[in-house]
Amino acid sequence: MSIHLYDSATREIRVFKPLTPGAVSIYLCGATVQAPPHIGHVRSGINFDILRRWLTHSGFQVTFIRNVTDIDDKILQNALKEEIPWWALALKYERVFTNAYKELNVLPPTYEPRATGHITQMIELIEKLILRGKAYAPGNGDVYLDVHSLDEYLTISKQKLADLLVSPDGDQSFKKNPQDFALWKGAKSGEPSWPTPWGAGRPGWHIECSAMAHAYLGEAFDIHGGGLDLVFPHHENEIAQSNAAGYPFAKLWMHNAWVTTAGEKMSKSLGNSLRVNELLSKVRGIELRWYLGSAQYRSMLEYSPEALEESAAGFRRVENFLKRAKEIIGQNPEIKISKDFAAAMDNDLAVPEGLATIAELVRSGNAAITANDKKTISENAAYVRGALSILGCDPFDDNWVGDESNDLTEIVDGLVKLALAEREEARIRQDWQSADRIRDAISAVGISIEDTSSGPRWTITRGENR
RNA sequence: GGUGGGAUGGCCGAGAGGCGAGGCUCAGGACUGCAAAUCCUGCUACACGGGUUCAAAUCCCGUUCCCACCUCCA
Repeated sequence: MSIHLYDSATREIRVFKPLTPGAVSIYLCGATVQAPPHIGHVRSGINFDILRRWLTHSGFQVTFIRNVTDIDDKILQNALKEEIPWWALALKYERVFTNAYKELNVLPPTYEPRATGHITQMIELIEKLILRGKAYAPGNGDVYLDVHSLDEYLTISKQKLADLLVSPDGDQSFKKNPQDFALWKGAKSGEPSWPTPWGAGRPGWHIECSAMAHAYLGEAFDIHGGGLDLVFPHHENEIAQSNAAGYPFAKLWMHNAWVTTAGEKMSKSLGNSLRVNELLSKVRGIELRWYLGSAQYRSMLEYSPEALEESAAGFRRVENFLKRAKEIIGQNPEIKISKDFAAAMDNDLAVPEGLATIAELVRSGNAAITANDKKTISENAAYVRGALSILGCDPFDDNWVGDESNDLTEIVDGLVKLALAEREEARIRQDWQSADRIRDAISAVGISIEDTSSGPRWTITRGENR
């Protein structure tokens, strides 16, 4: 059994073999911290978090780098709008992102480098590129990569240089060729800048990732990830810069698809993006994560409020089984990975197929609860919990347990039991009216009552819209 | 113009030549004082037109429609 992954570069699924046996190095293009995250951003984080958890489970030592881009055109623009310094804006949104990742149980990366902390590495890389005759500084403070000097270009988007539409930004007077792209941008007045051999300026968009991947993962590493929209130009240009410097760079490219609404990509410019915070007021973090992680990472995920609610309800069914299993076996279920789930994950992270195995375990597990078959209950619960732990949705994970305000649970339990005792008395009298009145009163505050063979059981429902 | 992705039952969503993924909804049943939860049964779909094959949702040819990238994007 071995992990198979789809490589965007070769466009085929291949057996994954790391450069160093037993270890995997991953670089994921993280956020440009210019605004709060929408669910598309965190889908990427979740997809690669699942990859990371699966690789770790499979016995690999994973080094996971996810950068923060904290200097860029939009950051400068938005800082002007918000009337705060650009660095304050960047840090503000970096914290919002960090918080969103935490609320969705996305593990912190091994290291999370910021672009502005690696100016030195970028300058070194650019100098190397100039020395090798792959880049040029025309004297206006900019430095461009000479794409015609490359042995190869556009290898993963499979486009031809001549077919590209020329960007309409006009400012091409210093370029040898319109397709050349900026490694470094000369400072305009009022903009932040760093001193360089070519004058004061700031980084181009792509150079940071080449520099940071090199700094933390070396000249070659296993997996480079990001959203599908980064294939061109961002990743092509990263490859161009790194290869031109003599680095083999990434061995495998993985790209997650988007979250769409009404068939259209969620994007800032369209204004149809859904903020993470917005949705966290509708469903719990664990439910949002379950939803965003439920589609295969290369499939578009079509968002609708109904789809989210349906998915959340589906998760609650799974969660409910685990909690009932815990009550019966008297402790948290073990964490085990079933063969079927493993086979699904090994197949390019086929989460939907994995979900089907969970559904079957929950169904037969519930039947086992009815039959009071403890062996099957604990076995199924262990496999379900194992699968959920890979998906980052294990309800017994410390990250989520805080959600439950556990310290209050016992107090509530005492109160609810008082009321239930009264209801039981009414039921013995066959005074259904009183019994139902008590049940209705309890459910009105967001606690639902189920009569089971072993007596009444209560759970917090939080109402429809939380 | 170039490069990709897609169209699957009421809905969501997998699969990728034969053996009905799965979920949700709905209908019926079991359990229940009634609910809720749970279980059981039912609902034979793959954009369109050709073709290949013993066999096609899956392969080939053609057509229609949708989305995206080539400017900032996860």
